[in-house]
Amino acid sequence: MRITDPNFFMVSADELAPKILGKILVRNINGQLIKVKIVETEAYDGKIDRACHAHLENKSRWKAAALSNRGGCTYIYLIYGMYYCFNIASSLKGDPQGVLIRAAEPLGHHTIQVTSLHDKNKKFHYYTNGPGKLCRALNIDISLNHVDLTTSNLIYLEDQPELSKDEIVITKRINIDYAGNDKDRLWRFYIKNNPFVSRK
DNA sequence: CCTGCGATCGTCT
DNA sequence: GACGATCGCAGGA
Repeated sequence: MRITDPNFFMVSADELAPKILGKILVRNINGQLIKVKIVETEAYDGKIDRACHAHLENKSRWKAAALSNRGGCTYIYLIYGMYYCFNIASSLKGDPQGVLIRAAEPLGHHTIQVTSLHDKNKKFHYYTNGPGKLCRALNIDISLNHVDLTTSNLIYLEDQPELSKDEIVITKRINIDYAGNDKDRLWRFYIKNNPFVSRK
């Protein structure tokens, strides 16, 4: 069942991040539905978190605006000039929080296509086990910024049973050493023993 | 296992 | 002019 209730996303980022583990991310590319299972996420909170692009010290207007959207809207940005990262805004409109989708498990036929086209070593999870690679695999770019996941035909989530606590690993976030004490927040969540997670 | 580095470009200083 | 919520590769322990 597709998630169409905005209330699902209108919780704090550190609550939403583990909540969407195991959910199905659906991407419609010219009518072909690509489905992946979300296996790794990180929470960011502009009010208190120096790692967040919407923090007061980060003066990026448009990034803060995207994260300030109502929960369930997308926030997508270009990183290092060559990769996009896909986020879901959380909480209420005006509260700049969001969840970075760091990795996913490919489901179904598309997996095979990706493998045969690109992967010399036949490791078919190769293209979704990191935030940049995931966007490349799902053809996610800046044109999908500000999209409402509860109404869009291009990208949305499907519900799945909630995972139990002992199926989820909680760690510090990746590559935010510039963020001072906030780098130590335990705001990264991934599915235990899942081979598609970007890093142990 | 680990560390270092280049690619590449929109945004901010 | 500097830098980044990344990635793949090279080289050393």
